Amino acid sequence: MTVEIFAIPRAALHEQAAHRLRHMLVENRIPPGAKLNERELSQVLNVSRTPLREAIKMLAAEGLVELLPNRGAIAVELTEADVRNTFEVMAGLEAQSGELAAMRMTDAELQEIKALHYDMLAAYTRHDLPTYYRLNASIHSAINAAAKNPVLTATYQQVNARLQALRFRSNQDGEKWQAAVKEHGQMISALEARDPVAMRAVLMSHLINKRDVVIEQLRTAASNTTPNVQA
Amino acid sequence: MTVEIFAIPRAALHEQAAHRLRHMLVENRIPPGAKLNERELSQVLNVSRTPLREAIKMLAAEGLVELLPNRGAIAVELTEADVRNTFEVMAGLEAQSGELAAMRMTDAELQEIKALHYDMLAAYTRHDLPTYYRLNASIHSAINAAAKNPVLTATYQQVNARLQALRFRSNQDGEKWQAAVKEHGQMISALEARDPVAMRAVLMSHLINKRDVVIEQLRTAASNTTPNVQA
DNA sequence: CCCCTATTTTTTGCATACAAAATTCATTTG
DNA sequence: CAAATGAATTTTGTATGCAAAAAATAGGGG
Repeated sequence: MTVEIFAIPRAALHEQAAHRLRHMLVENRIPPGAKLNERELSQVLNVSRTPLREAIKMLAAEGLVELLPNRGAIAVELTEADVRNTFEVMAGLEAQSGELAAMRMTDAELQEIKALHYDMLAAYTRHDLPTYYRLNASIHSAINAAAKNPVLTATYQQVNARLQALRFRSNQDGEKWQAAVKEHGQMISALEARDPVAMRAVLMSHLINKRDVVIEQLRTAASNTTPNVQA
Repeated sequence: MTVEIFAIPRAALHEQAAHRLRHMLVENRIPPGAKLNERELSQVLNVSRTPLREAIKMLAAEGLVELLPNRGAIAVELTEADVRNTFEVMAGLEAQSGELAAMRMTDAELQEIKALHYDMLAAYTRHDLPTYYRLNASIHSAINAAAKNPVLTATYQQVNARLQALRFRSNQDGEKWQAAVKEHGQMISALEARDPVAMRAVLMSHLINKRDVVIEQLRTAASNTTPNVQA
């Protein structure tokens, strides 16, 4: 009798490198616009330049990195227009996720989403921002999963990754935060009613508001860093 | 006075390789499931394995190729479920394109789309399938451009590329073809009325029908190639 | 003192070399 | 003869080497 030995198929080096690089970009360890020095990165990641370059090419196809001919790669730097456009696409993808989730989710999935929602309300009440963000992301991801479309999930995640680096600035003020929480309540209602149309509408406006918060903060951040003529 | 000399920056080898490989995959020159032999391909494309592998990694991130650990890459082979899911995402992206185009297109863009529509009607009337397909693609692409969102366009194209390989089988029958042409007429009406809601609705059902045509043909093709127990 | 140019240094892009894994093929054995 | 085993071959994955391009630096002239 032959026994299949799965000798811990440790990921290939280019996979590891891509994974870690992606993490560094999404977590802002490599800031937008920064050059990706191959020699430097290959030392940090403990791989040679060959698999590192393969990883960089993958991240370029994912839109996290920009390739400059004969000048290597830089972390993508989104203009305000880029952010608007990306949020617009995200809104469409989220709306569709919600729509499909309302139609396809199981009762168990609905209960889990509701549970996460209450956890999030707790974090909101405690003004625990990190926990709030984590639960918020979990809810959106649970809704996405309930849509039961792996292609949608993959597309969603790929586009969303480009916005993740902005997430850390989102230190939203009380009023906007309250509005976001209220919209989440409407989401739960729409899900309970299994109402796809309502879900689409709620998620659309939710994303539009999120976009406005981010854009506003981008602007104030820009006016702080850019020394304007304002003696 | 310094004059900028643009010394025809011929694309890097990995770019060329990616471009040509993408073409080969999309045009079915490399059929779904086929192995991508690196030595063989590097000879065909006249590049060494290093830039070729970088190109393959890009196509993997684009979803045109699947990476098998220690076993190289194969052209993606979509299951029926994959096709369904991909069309579902495409429907969402197309619907959004149409919606935004209805809101943002210029008069000139509308006129050009209408002109393409009449060209397509001519090709339909002549039963000129290749021309019909080309114009059909042009119309969808013009609508997408009129939405004025580069992120949406890029996402659309990336997802669409995965379905392109199926396109060649779509040898639709008369009735379905007629229905598709009718839907295109409704699109033009919705665009002229600049009615985003109507555009979304038309494009959604248009894509659903397209999906059904493709799935149906996938099934008949499968039952032809797979030797079933049907003496 | 700033700007322009020439030279050095660094960095990227590609090809090749080598090791490890998978595949193929031949051989043996029941 | 089929299945199993083991060696030869191919193929993938990674590292290294080298040439060309870009960036940095130094030098010189206006």
